[in-house]
Amino acid sequence: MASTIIDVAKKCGYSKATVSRAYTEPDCVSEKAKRKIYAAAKSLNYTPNAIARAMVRQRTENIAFIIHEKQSPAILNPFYSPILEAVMRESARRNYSVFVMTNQDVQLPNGEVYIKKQMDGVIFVGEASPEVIGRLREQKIPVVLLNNVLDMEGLLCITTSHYEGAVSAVEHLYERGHRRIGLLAGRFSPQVNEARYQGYFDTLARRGLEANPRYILEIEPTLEAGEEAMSRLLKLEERPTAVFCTNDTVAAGAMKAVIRAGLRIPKDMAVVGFDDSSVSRVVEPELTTVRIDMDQMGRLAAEKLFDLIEGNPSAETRIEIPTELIVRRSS
Amino acid sequence: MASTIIDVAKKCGYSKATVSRAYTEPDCVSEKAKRKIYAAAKSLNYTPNAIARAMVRQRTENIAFIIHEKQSPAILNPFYSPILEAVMRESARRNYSVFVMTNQDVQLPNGEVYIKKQMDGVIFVGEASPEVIGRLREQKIPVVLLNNVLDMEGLLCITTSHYEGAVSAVEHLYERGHRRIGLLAGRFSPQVNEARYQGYFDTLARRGLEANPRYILEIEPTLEAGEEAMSRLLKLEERPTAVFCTNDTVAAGAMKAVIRAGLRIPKDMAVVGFDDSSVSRVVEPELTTVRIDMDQMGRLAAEKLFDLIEGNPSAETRIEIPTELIVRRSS
DNA sequence: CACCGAAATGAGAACGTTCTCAACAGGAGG
DNA sequence: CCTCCTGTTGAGAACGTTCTCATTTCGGTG
Repeated sequence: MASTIIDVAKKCGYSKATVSRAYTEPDCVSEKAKRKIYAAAKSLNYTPNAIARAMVRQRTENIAFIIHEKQSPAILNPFYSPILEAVMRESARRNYSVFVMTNQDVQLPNGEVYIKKQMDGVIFVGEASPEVIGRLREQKIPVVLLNNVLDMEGLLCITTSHYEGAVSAVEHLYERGHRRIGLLAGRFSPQVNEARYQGYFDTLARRGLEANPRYILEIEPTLEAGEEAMSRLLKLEERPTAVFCTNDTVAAGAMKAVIRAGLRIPKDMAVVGFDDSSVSRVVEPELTTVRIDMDQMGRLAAEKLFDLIEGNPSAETRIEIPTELIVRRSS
Repeated sequence: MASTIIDVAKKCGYSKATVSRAYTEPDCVSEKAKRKIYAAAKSLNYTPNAIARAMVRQRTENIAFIIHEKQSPAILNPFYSPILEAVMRESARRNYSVFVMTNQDVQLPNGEVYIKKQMDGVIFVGEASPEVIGRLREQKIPVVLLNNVLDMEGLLCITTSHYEGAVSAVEHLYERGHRRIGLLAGRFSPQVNEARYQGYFDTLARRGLEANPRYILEIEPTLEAGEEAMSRLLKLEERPTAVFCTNDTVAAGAMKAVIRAGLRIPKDMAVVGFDDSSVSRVVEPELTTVRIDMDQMGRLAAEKLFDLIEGNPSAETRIEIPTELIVRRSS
């Protein structure tokens, strides 16, 4: 029912080629023609059909933002939202649209890879299957991996300095005089876990402190798990005086346990988080945390993806965005 | 470069029509043919081209989820995330993909409406321009409006019972013995504001309480604004003993001000929020709030939209999802 | 006024599917 | 053995653009 370029062409007396040009390369069309064409288009309520355009151009100007389903209870947790937001902003600037998908949208129940839609590029964030990525790249679809590292020829991975971030957090606690420092480690991807874990360990070691295995709990990265873990720490006969949590949500849960136990933060227990997600400012006292610049991550991922789409492969295959310790009142 | 249906047809010796059928209506193709076709497809790495399919079918199996840019500082705030999640889940079930967009993606800087992409349907959430909706519907694209009401012929609007929710919140505070009840009203769309506002007023009136204008503050719906507003309330010589906040984020901000002032929640100041967003469980004590079933909202919006797309218009034009008061420890 | 080059326009193939319609194969029934 | 019906298959148009190449128009120059 919608009017097509041919209707417009008929109405204004030009050929469809010229009408097409009026939209895609207006400089090559005379003023007179443009006036007539736009007028005709307006009266016919014409909008160029993106599908037909994509068909011939072999380019949809769509990208996909793919999150792994198991990433978190809520698909769009406070961590990924700002990243998606940055990706959307950057995409809008470049006239791209973005699909938000789960790994499931790209993988059949039987495990087979199946890419439903044509897209010019894909950003995976967090966990991602090498098989899916491989399949995508076989089809010459550019891929950028965010917040994760996979060893694939020429695959651009953007991460943050998890290790250095953890070091700065623990160092900070040490400097504030803490000697019994716990670790609530959320379960993320192996890379992330190991790096943050190692940062904690190395810092203790460098400061001549012994890591107390009873102070170290590996848990799901949820509010509830953080709360539960902290209550366990609080029950120890010699409890830690500070904990480093590997994300803000866990830290918020930990704070709740402390407050419920009638203890003071940071006097009785200092808490440091990781991410600087929106959660860190919701809690009272506000959370000291290791800031990840999610806006930059998202923007960079989008930029690099667009470069790839436009055929400008970047030489670099790893980008590590520095973290920054944000000291607030919880420590 | 990617292989097409013709390559597969050549390789397996069947016509492209039969190959096409093997994917779209497998029941009409013999077992032998299917075996050969799938084998050929696999060896050629063939995937049906969604663009070409959309071209002839006049159907993309894409929908758009459009949020107004000014809705909040973060595009994907804790309120909209669960809704989007539900929409995505429902879409996946029906084999649709979802674009996440801003109003800007659909509106030129000069205010003109411009729908970049072909989509089978659109869900607007929150603020939405009647002009854009009108334009979409002119083009026979089904639209569902979420969390807002617009008076347009046959437009399906899904909202929650803001009024009843507000009543239940204030009623609850009254029953707990509060007589000086403040209102921190975030600025949302007129409908929402008015309904929640009115619920507050009517309840006070019904209970024979006088609304004290000094207890009523209209503010931006942000954490900071909530905090700032509460500190103002705390400075009053006769301060309220409870506040009803028209969203959880504002409530969280208010709680922070209370705690900072060294007062106790709920003993010195009870706080009730609205939404039951993720924030309500992050704060300590956990927030009493009016629950909106966002999962149901999202699911319903998607379901109704798919019905419309499939040509089954629903008779109803307004759906109001009931709220539920969730009593936690902040009141 | 003829000529030239540049700018503007037009004709028509191509993009990769689906779908309609027709043709064909093969088995059942007379 | 012929006819009819059903289940499979194939040919080719159609979907709405863009893009290449050829043609026309036009303004300026000698």
